[in-house]
Amino acid sequence: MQDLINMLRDHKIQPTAQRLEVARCALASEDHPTADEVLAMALSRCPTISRATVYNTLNLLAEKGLLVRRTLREGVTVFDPRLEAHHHLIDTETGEIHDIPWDSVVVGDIAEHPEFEVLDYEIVLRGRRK
Amino acid sequence: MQDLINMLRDHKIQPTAQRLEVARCALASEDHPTADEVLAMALSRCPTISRATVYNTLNLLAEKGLLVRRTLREGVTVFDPRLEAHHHLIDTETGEIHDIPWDSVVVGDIAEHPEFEVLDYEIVLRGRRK
DNA sequence: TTCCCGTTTTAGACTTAGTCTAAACTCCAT
DNA sequence: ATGGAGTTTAGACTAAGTCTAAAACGGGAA
Ligand SMILES: [Mn+2]
Ligand SMILES: [Mn+2]
Ligand SMILES: [Zn+2]
Ligand SMILES: [Zn+2]
Repeated sequence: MQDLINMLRDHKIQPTAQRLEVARCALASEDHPTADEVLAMALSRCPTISRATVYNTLNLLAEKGLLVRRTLREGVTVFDPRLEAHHHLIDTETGEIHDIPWDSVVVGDIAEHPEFEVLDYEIVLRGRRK
Repeated sequence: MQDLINMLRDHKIQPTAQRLEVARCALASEDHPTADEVLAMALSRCPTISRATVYNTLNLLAEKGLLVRRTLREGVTVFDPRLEAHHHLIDTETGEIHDIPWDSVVVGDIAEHPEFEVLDYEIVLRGRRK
């Protein structure tokens, strides 16, 4: 709790009750939640929190570098508390998004593109649990 | 033109004027258009075509294997007439999506995941024109 | 040819993800 | 205590996409 407050302060975010609750839900999450999923989680502990605040806070956390916005599901943005580079596997049956360690895949010289300066990349896999 | 008609017939799609126009726009496109972008293109030659028809037709073409739906831009689905495996680079300045040939990147044994059966994957790069 | 009936198209209602607005609330500094 | 910047809120608004139900189309059968 105090850790969370300090983490927000360190990133120049005023730690309000609503922001702490959104941060708690999103930063602890393993499963790349959408904003409305975070809202549903947050409502149980913070019953008057509004949709606007959840969207605002998630966008603020992303802007301040505590979360990454990702485009992995059709039509919605998901939020990812894991900041270090990694890949994603989307379960074709359940839709769940799983993290794949960066080092578990060897990729050749991808930055060596003649036409573009490659700033960053990731692999998106699709599959199902064995 | 006759080619397009035959292509639709081969895929059990009745070639109507509207479908031919949507197919012409989407299949010829190099730039991964959204449904509303296809609608805008189609309207110039087929001024009464409706949004519903464009969405229906794009989804039909995807279902029949003439197009691939892709999740590459936040909040919208784009349609890709290029059926063979390839990667994508998103220009961080313009948002344009560029195709990257499959063979231009060497990826190690990605199918060898202990927990999942990997059905398919692609690399999403971000960068900007040199 | 004309007619018929299944297929297709259409406008617009509806849904969902997300942003914006403006009023109300909070809470720290004076 | 009071003021004011910062925050939260409900609800309006927008944009992507689906659905509905009526109208239009069109390829055979007669
Ligand atoms: Mn569009
Ligand atoms: Mn949207
Ligand atoms: Zn992740
Ligand atoms: Zn492509």
